[in-house]
Amino acid sequence: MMMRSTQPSKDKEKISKLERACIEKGMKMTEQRRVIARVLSESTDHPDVEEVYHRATQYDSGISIATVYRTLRLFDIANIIDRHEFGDGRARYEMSDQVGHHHHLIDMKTGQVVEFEDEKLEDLKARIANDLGYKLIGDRLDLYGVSLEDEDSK
Amino acid sequence: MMMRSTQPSKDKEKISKLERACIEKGMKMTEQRRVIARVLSESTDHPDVEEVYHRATQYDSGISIATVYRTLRLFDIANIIDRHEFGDGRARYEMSDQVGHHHHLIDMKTGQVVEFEDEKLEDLKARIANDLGYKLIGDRLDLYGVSLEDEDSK
DNA sequence: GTATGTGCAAATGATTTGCGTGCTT
DNA sequence: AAGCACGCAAATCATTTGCACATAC
Repeated sequence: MMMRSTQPSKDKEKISKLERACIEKGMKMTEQRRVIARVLSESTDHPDVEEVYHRATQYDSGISIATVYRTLRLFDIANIIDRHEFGDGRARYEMSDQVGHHHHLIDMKTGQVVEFEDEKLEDLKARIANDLGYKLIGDRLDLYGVSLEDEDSK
Repeated sequence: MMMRSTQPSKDKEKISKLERACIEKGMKMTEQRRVIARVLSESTDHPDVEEVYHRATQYDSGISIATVYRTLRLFDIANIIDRHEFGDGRARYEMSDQVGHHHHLIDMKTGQVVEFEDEKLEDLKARIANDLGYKLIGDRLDLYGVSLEDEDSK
């Protein structure tokens, strides 16, 4: 099981979205960075470091987990990926939104993560920050909930 | 610098809000738990474990940091305090809201934390969760911003 | 060629836990 | 009296880093 390609899927040779972003930022592109960029570009979930390492291993079996840590931090600082902490101790990553801005709802029973986007919410956050005398630069919002079905059946 | 009493401040002997909450939950009350409960009841900021430990030390110099960790976790699970992670590696704590629900805006230049509450925001979060098929149980929202003054002067 | 990245293993830093003893109910 | 809670120090877990070698530009 390894189906996480969003794109037409035989682009083994194509430059991934994230690799392109790296190049635009002028990063020195190593094989390892290319692989990690590809892994994240192809992921539609929120893998933790260990999982990114595991997936990267399939393209480059010699890659070190230290490099994965270093590269994820680099990408995070460069703002091309987002780091999350959903409550379990480790950090999880995903490619940054190309457009718009999404948040997460975590199913408290299953741990499943649902993504959502809401323009009213974006406006409201900016307005709140502004009212407090701040320009909103970043934010994090995680909702935790239980499925209405589960709830009903109780 | 050690000014964190919100109440009339000579209630050394009074039962703190959090101690009362503990009692209501049927917890076994030890001197250490009483002290930690008092420290958090008197705090108006978001101390990390080390700081709670430091403040607790002034009431009970023999308290162990392991106990502080254990007690904070206990209180967190019992829902009488809230745990936060504002980006620096360590967890920060504060007494849970008695009424309403507030969030935080972190000043990216100074690290200062501003609290705010917004009813529209509460409604919107609940509505979003509901639209996704979930009942909202909990949530975390942190805004990161820079002061409009600092911004202007650039 | 030179600065920078990588692998490995050891170091860190926050938090947790096993154990023997002490305190709360 | 019996069961937790505590203090202490050792253990864990995720993440970082020093060092010698390899690689991108």
